Amino acid sequence: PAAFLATPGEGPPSGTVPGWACEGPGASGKNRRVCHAAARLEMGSLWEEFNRLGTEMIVTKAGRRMFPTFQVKLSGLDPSADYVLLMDFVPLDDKRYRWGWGWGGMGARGPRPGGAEPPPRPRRYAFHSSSWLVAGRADPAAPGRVHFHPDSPAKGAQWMRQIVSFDKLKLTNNLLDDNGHIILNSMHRYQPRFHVVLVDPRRDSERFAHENFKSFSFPETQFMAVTAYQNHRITQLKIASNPFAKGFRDGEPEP
Amino acid sequence: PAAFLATPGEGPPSGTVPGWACEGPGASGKNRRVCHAAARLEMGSLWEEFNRLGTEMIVTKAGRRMFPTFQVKLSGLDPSADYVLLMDFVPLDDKRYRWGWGWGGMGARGPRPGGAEPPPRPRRYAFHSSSWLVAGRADPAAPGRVHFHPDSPAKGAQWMRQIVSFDKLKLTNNLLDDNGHIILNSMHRYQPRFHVVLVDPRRDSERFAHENFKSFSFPETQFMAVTAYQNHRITQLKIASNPFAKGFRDGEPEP
DNA sequence: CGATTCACACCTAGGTGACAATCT
DNA sequence: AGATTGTCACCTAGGTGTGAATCG
Repeated sequence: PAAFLATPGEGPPSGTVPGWACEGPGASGKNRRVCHAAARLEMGSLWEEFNRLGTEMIVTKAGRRMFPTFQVKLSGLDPSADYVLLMDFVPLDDKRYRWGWGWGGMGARGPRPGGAEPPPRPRRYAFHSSSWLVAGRADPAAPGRVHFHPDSPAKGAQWMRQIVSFDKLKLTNNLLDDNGHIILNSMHRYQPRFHVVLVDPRRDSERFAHENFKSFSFPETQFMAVTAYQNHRITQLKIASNPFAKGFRDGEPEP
Repeated sequence: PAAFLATPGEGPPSGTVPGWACEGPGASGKNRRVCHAAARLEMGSLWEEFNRLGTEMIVTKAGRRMFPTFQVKLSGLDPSADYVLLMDFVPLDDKRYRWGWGWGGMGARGPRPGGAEPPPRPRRYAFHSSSWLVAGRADPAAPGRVHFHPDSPAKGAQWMRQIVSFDKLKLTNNLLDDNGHIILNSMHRYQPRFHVVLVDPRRDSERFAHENFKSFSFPETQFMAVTAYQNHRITQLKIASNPFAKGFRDGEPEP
């Protein structure tokens, strides 16, 4: 799909709003069966907690799931129409990064602009002052794959019935992957993107393709692809919040 | 669906046979997109091995999977048409059974006709001479539920691509079950039945419902529903062939 | 007394980060 | 030296029959 980004969290609130004309930014020229579509990101506070530290996602040759899992609650679909749900991943910039020492003061969140090397720092400060640094221009873009939700296609009523979870989606750094996984470049930043596509029963529906889908990007889900965790705080938060990593927890404060 | 039983293993062999007229027993009056459908039972030799001993399937309150799992290889579908696949279970008679001593000579397979009590036997013969005896008329029939294959609906091409497995299907004896499981009466005999239903895009498609499906019954998959295994040979064969029961195996002769 | 239920040990199947080894 | 790979112990999640307890 073309790179149209709807404004997440904006637009009509949850639930269909009868009589609404599909106008305003991102809605014009859309089929009436998709223009009212709304998506609410689940586990938003967890995503934000990761995002404050600078989310990292592991990529492996065999494919690794995301954590947190990308899941949304949908509303505003036509209950009796067929939809395909899918995800893709957009490079956030054309840079390559590395984890290392910096001048401090900026925190771990955004990457520091510019690419000059910082001076070495006393060892005792190394941990807290480490951050993501630009290491050059991006590597050649990986094959731009998409991941279809395995329940696709399905009726709007079915998609809205419960939370839609993309827990089968896996990330890989293997450019020759033939398992259908999403291929990403390690040490590059990405923005997950979610698409609702109306299955158009009309003949020549290709000619209406541009108006038959609606896309959602949630900034708090952006991440750095890595082959091994760099920020130790990210590791600790993953261990604390991912049930499959329970084996690495120390004391258990509260359920 | 109505109780039409196709002859399993008969009809056109694997693969679509272009130009075939849909005639002969079980094919007349059927839509041309279903009349060529053929289903081959997978793991046939395992099913037959169980059937020779008298297959038993456990039913529990929470729901129990079948073993062997009912799986088929489909052919003869229209690759571009939509189909729904489903299963139901037909009582094989209107009798209730119990496991106990018999006169011997008949083997463990079929239930003994008549209901008179056999005389007691020496203890050392009890095991080999036990068999299923009629214990009276059937209990009131359980709610007649069906199990839709979770991938339904899907294109004929998708269904024919690989083996279709009903491993999510569960059997229960709880008449008030609200998990959508198949409800069966314990100590009653059943015949699993498999249905291929064409999704008819025509309006008023209900009026064509009788010609839009084709059904398959494989006699070697019939079984007795039980809450605990009665025939010790069945228990041993389950343990020997079900990977999840590996913990109960003694010596491992061969892979 | 036969039929059913339940907690349990023991599996399959697969998702974690740690860590040592290896690659570039 | 930094990035990547592969193996591993340790989890989650859930499918087995067992055998004691309970039901009717």
